[in-house]
Formats: sequence, C-alpha cells, structure tokens
Amino acid sequence: MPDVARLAGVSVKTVSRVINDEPNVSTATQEKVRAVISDLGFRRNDVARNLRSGTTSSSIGLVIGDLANPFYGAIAQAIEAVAAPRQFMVVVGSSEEGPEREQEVVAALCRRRVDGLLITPTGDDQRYLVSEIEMGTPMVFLDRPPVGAKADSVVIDNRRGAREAVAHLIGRGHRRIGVVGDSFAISTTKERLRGYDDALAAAGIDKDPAIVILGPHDPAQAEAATDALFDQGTPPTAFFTTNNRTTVGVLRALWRRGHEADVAGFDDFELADLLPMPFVVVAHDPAEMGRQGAELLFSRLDAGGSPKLKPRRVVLPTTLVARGLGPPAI
Amino acid sequence: MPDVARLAGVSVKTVSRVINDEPNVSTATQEKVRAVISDLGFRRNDVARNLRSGTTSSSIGLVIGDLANPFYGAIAQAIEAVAAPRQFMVVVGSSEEGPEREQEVVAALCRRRVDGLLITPTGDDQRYLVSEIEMGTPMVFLDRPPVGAKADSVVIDNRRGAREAVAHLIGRGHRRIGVVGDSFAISTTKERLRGYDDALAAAGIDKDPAIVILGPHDPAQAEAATDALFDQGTPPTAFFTTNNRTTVGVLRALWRRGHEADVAGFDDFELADLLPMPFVVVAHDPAEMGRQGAELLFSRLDAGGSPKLKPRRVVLPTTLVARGLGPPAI
DNA sequence: CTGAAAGCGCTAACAG
DNA sequence: CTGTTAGCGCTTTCAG
Repeated sequence: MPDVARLAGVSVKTVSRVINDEPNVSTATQEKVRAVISDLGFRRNDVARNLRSGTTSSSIGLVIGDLANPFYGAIAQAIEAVAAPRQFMVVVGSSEEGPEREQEVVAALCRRRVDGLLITPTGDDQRYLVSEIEMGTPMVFLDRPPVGAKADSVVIDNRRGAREAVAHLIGRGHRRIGVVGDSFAISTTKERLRGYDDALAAAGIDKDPAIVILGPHDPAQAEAATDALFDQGTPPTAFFTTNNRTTVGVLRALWRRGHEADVAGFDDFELADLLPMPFVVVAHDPAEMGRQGAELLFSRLDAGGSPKLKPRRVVLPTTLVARGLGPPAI
Repeated sequence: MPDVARLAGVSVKTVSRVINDEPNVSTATQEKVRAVISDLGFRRNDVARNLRSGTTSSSIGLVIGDLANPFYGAIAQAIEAVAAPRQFMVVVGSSEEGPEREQEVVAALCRRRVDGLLITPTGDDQRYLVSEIEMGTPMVFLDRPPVGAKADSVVIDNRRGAREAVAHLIGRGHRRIGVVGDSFAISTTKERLRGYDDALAAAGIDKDPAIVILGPHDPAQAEAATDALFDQGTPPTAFFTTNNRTTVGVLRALWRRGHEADVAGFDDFELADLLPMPFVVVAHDPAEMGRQGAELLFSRLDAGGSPKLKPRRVVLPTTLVARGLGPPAI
C-alpha cells in the first residue's frame, strides 16, 4: 500500500480511502490511485484490516460432523447461503472424530477470532465453552443443545417425532418393535429413544432391552445389527431406527431377508420414495436448521454480541411421511 | 499479551516464547506465565500472529458448488480431512450461483490471504485468475480444469467413462439412445457428451439431436425432460445421463412409466443398489478427488509455492457398475 | 535464559 | 479534499 501511495503521489490514507470507497476523494485522485492499484496488482489485505479495526473478522466458524453425510451437507449449505450475502465467510472444521477434536477445532476457530460459532456438538459436555461464551463469542448449537453451557440452539422435536413414529407402528398391530440406533451418548439418540419409550408405555407394552441395539454408526453396522436381531431370540416384527444411517442399514437387511418387518426411521433421505418396500420416516428439514441457526447467530452479532441476552431455543417440527414402494405403510 | 507480561513480571517476548513452546525459558518462568494466562483467559490471536510472520494464514480456501449435493459434500469432507492434521482450516464459499459469484468468492478468499485455493469452477473462463496465480497463490482445480489459466487439476476420465457406458447400452442392442444432461456450458457435460458421440460413432449409429436434452439441473427438471422425450416423436429405448442429478430424475420418470427403457448414468450415488429397476452407473470416487486435490495443494505449499513448477494433472478412473434391483443390466 | 525495539499492512483519530 | 501519527497483537531482530 505504501508502494501504491508513492507511485500515485498520495498518502497511504488516501489509498485507503479509495479502496474502501470512502467519500472525500477527488475523482482525479481516485482514478490515479485505481490506475496504480491495477498496475501493481495490489489487493487489500483483509487480515491486517480486521486486525486494526479490531471488531470483526467477517467470518463465522462451523464445527460440524461428516460433510459427506447429506444431513450435515444440507446444514452447511444453508449456513453458507445466509452468510454470503452479508459478506461473511464460513470456516469449517470437522468434529466427527470426537469430543477432543471438537474442542481443538473450537479453540483454533477462536484463536482466529471468528465472529461467531455454529456448533453441532459431538461430546456431551460443553462446559469447556463457558469461558468463551462469557468472553462474548456468540454461539449457536445445531441439532443438539449444549450441555453445561448456556447458548442458543436449534433442535428438532426428537421425542415427539419418535413417539409418533413408534405409535404408528403400534397402530399397525406391532407389539414387538426393535430398535437399531446410533450411540446412546448422542443426545438426539437419547431423546428419540425416550419417544420410543413413551409410545410403548402409552400402549401398555413392556420394553424388551434385548431387541434394542445402540451403537451402529453407519449403514453396514446397522445392517449387521439387524441380522443379529433376527438370528437370536424372538425377532421383532417392526423396527424403529434413530437416524438415516441406521434406517438405510436396516432396510438393506430387510430387503435381503425378504421384508420380514415394518420400519419407521428418523430422518428423511433422498430416494427414500423409490426404495422397493414401504416404510415411514420422521421427516424434518436440515436446511431449515442451518438457516435458522445462522440467522440466530447473525441476530446476536447485529445486537453487538452482549452475552447476557437469554439463550433462545428453536424447536423444529417433524412430520411422519410414507416412503418406499408398495402398499403404503402409513 | 502485555497484560499477561505485566502480571507475570516478564516481557512480552517471554510470553510469546511460552505460548509457542519455544525453548530457552526457565521452567519457573513458564509456570508463572501459564498461570497468568489461564487466570486471564488469554488466547493467542492467530490473526495478528499471521500478520507479523507474514507467510502463512494456515488456511486454504475452498470454492465449491452446492454442499447439499453429496458429490460436493464428499469432496469437501475429504479436503477437510487432509487439512486438519496439518493444522489448516478450510474456508468455504459457494460458487453455485454462477461465475460472478465464483470470482467474488475467490477475491474475498485472496484478500484474506488464504495460503492456497481449491476450486470447483462454475464458469468456463478462468483468465481472471492468471494474475493471482502469477502472484504466487497456489491453486488446484477440481472436477473441471481451468480455462485460460495454468494450474493443477484433478479430474475424472469423463470421456472414456461416458464412452464405456454408452457402448454398454449399444452392446445390449440399443440404437436409439437418448441423453438427459446438465447444461452444455459445464465442461464435464461436454466431455461426457463427447464420449457419447464416440460410442455412437464406433457403432456406426447416427446421432439424433432430437433426443439429446441438455439443461436440466436437478432431478425434477430431468424427470420432466424424460417425459417430454416420450411424448413427442420416437422415444429412445435407452438413456444416458450426465450426472447423478439427472440420473435420479430419469429413473423417477421411467419408474412411473413402467420402466420403458434402459439407463446408464454418470456418477454413482447412495442407495443406487436398492432402486427398483436395473441400470448401470459410471462410478468414481469423489472423496479421492478431494483428497488428491488437497494433497496436490499442500505439496505446492511445502515446495514454497514457486509458481513456475509446471501444472500437474491427475485423472481419476471410472468403472461401470451394475445398480438397481432386478435382472442385472450389465 | 531474557528483554527492548521495530514493524507486519492496515485504519482511527486528528490535524491541515 | 488530503496527510500525519499512532497503534491493532503479535513476532522478529538483536542485544544483553
């Protein structure tokens, strides 16, 4: 920038004025400066700019699980769509590897002084964030609320969605309903299981822990778990699955085995409508989660980031939808 | 940091040494400093740090299309996985809205002084990047090579993959093979179409432009295009589709119409194996594309970013895979 | 082993 | 309309 100033025969401040479209620069000077700028291929350094003005880095951090999972991809996409028009960039870090990684990523993002954080928590303890929150970094939790820290969150009505799904299976005459779900350490799994319990209790059905398998994290593991359920004891006549990964696995196993059971799964997914057997899903809108989370974060930022506004919590609705081909399962 | 120094009774340089694990600090001093740091909740400001040391921001920019598309999601995920162990963050910007947006995002990323760029180009003209490349910003193009600029790229063997797919349809006896594809402005569409032409030519079949529809950008549009092909003139007996979006649309239409034609589609996708009709896909590995692209970028960075190493080009292979249920279509 | 001074590239605050 | 001076928070350089 001093180079530009020298060649244009003006002061650095004038150059600064020109590149920031500030008023009070004569048109002649402007043109001279712009000419030199394009001559030199000069580009403003936003890092230094933000350092000086101190307040904003015009970037938000996104801590998220596997982007290859369309669920997370949709969230990320929606966030970027909200950030872009505001000239904010999104810095992403994967939390998939576990709670330690989550903390590392958050720390790295804070060191870079992102203006705010959007977090899909992995661990079940966010106390490590309280000091950060108190220091005034706005953050919004997506999909799962923070544990041990007060912050905004956007979540799904997990319990109700699960209850409706399982009640639907019961309504179809099932009394022995197995579960194939992701790790119980994940709070959404817990909530969805609570909905399962609710529905059983409401129908006066005793829960049989032997047909509840928690842990499978991808379709292959869920498929194996389903087989295990059939190969020992009295198999379930229907399955409830806690997310799209496990739903896919269970459907695969059932298809292979000749569709021996009904299925109700949490999360909708593409092509669900074209799978060769009927089932139902608890549908919701991941993009809406990203969108609302980002809006929430920006409303905090616009409000000047006073950390003492009480945490807001948005709960997104679910709907039970019939999927798959064949006689509708709803 | 001056605060920390004062309270610890040392100089800022010593604090700097401690937070960077530099040698030559007595254990006693270290402990004193660390104590004050955690007392104050001090966090190193990486922005300022990078400003001074000038060289690296420890971040790479990713300009990519819709992250909600699993194809792009897989790429992004793989890139993050390569960057994370090197302590690099990934700053993402969506290019989906078109070439202008692509340029804006790239400019914003460069102003932030990312160390390198990974780009999935939207436009068909990257001449705007030559000055940036000459200034020494390493960049790698993914999925499509740059036009009008010299840079590394990782692409798929589009032409060969398409040729094999269409040859396969011909081998099954088809001579009237329709195309439903994304915009011809996208270079991958062009290449895949060239493969289609190759296969027809090799079999001595005349191309009928009336059954080649280019433009559909999502499944719904592709579905409508398929219907249009059936509702006017002599319909094709088989379809070639240029990406997973259009494949899904065509399959939807065919299923609705009672599977009146064979299909070969570019790109594999989840659950393809469970769809209720047989078809083939040109499979490849998007994650591998992201991984290799990121590795390429880092190898440039490690090499000090000398812009004059000649551009490398990685071409990823494809395989023809039978998908769907029913009598194998391969 | 430790510190003082200079400065990264830019903008804020105040002059002219 | 334009310029000068300071300084963002840190690291580099060189001197103790």
